[in-house]
Amino acid sequence: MLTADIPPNQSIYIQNINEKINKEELKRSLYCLFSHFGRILDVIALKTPKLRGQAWVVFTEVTAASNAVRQMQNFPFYDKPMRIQYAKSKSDCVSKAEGTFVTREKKMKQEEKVERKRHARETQQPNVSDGATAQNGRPVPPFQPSGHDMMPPNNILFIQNLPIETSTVMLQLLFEQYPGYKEIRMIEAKPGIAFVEYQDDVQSSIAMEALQGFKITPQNPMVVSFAKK
DNA sequence: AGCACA
Repeated sequence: MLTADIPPNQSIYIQNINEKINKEELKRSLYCLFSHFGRILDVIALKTPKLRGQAWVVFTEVTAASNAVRQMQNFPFYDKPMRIQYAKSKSDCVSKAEGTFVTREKKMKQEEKVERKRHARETQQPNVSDGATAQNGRPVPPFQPSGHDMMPPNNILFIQNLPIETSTVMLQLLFEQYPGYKEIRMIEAKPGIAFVEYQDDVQSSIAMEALQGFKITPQNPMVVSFAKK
C-alpha cells in the first residue's frame, strides 16, 4: 500500500489532485510541471467517478519517474499536495511503442488460450491473429502542449511541429482531403508552422481531429490547434 | 481513498 511497495515504473500515479480542474488544463499543467524530469510520452487524466483526482504521467525513463516521485512529493498543486507513486502497471503508450500492445479484450482471449494450451499442449494450431494484433498497435503521438489547444474554434487551423522542409503542396495533399478546404499559408521566416483555412469551423474541426498527430516524419507528429483570432 | 489508457 505504501509507495515503497510498488516497483519502479516509468509511469507515475498521482492522486489528491484538485477535482475542479478541467481535464485538458490539468494535462497541460502536469506536462509543464513534470517535463523538467525527462521526456514525457503521455499524460492520462480521466474525470470518471472512479478516476477523478488522479492522473498518470508517462516518462521515457524510469529514472525520470523516480526523481519526480521524490522531488514532487506533496507539491502544492492547485492548492492540494500531490501524492505520487509509481504506477502499478505499464502504460499502453509504452506497450504500443514496444509493439507489445494488445487491447484489453484481446488480452483476456489470449489468457484463455494460454489456459487451454495447458490442457491440450500437443494441439498446436498456428495462431495468426495473435501476432497481427500485437503488431497493429500503432504508437500514439506523444502528448504535446501547444499552448493553443484552449483556443476557441476558428475556421483557420494552426499547425505546429512540422519538419522544416515541409512544402505547401505536401500539406495541401493532407488537408484538402477534408471538406471545406480553402488554402494553406506558410511563412517563409517561420519554418515548422502553417495555417490552413476552411470554410467554417465545423469543417476545420473535422480536419483537426483527423490529422492531429499525423507524422510527416517519425519525429514530427503534427500539432493542430485553432488559430488565434 | 480511488491504478487507466475509449
